[in-house]
Amino acid sequence: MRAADAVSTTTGYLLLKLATLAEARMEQTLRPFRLRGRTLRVLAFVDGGEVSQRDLCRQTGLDRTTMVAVIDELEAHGFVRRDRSLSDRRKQVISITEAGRRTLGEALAALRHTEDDFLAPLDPDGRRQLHRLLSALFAAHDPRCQPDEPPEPGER
Amino acid sequence: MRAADAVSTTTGYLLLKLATLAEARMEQTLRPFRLRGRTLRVLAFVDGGEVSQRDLCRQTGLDRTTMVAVIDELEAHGFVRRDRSLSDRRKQVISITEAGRRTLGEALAALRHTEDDFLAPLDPDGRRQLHRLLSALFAAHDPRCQPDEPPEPGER
DNA sequence: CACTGATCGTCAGTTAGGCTGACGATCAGC
DNA sequence: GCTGATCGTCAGCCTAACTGACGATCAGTG
Repeated sequence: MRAADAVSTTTGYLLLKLATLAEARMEQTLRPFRLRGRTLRVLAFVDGGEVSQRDLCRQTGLDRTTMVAVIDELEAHGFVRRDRSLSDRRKQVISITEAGRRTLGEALAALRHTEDDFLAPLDPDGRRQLHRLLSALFAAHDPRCQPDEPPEPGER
Repeated sequence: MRAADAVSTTTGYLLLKLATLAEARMEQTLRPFRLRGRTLRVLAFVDGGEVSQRDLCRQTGLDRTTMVAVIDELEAHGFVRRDRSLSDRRKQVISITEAGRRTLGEALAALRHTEDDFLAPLDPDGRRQLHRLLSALFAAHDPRCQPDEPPEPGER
């Protein structure tokens, strides 16, 4: 077996390539809605209720300065509103607008359709299997539910 | 179900996140070998025999100017050699060096180890299933074996 | 009350990645 | 010998993302 094939048939490489392909389709699907992967994701979190930008950073893992740009973009399209918090005037209260909620719903529906399309080559059972396996693997690697050993006293 | 969860539990999102995690580990594994994902991949193709940079572009899908940088990097570390082709003096003949071949072998072995580690949360059967499903999905979406409809006469 | 340290959002500046366009050198066909 | 195409190279641009600094604000202290 050639070395090039040894790389190309790796599970990790397949994962990477498929993710790239899927991402491109997702971005393409979102374009008509004036959304991108990250902005949709943030918008979905805003839909949960009023939050500060800092909250969104913690929830999405995005950088604080990147979040400024994402909110700017969402605000420019009228999907969210920025208001100073009354209780803590350092914070911005981000809330979803009616247009934002509607667009979010439509975008999610379109995204589901695109994903179905992308997974169509697999039979329904295969799709379930894939989702199950990816979920299990993700849960095992997700830093938020890392089964980290009890912190040692001398550790920093 | 909250909109945020509707996004996070998507197969496409899981794919993307897992690919990101896997890629980070791969890059980390390759660092001691002075290789990166792309450079390793190119090196693997060079190992197949003497090729021109253009050939490598076609095989890997990288841009021609990006390839210059990749070869530069590989050459700087002594993994490949650049020679003018005798039959076509426009072309550079890229050939792997002894150090390149040795490093490639070691890096591939390390990569296999990292991947096993990454997939460890799944049982052996689950790992096989995952690889099978990803392979099938990739084959269906790979542009190189696209089952494109016969080109219509009036099409451009 | 003033003072100190921390937090939040913002912006400027830097870095890295990749691409476009142009170039010289070379080839193939006429 | 011309003409058009190909190969590798480089300069320049664009995007994404992060670092560091900043003003505004808060909480806690004396």
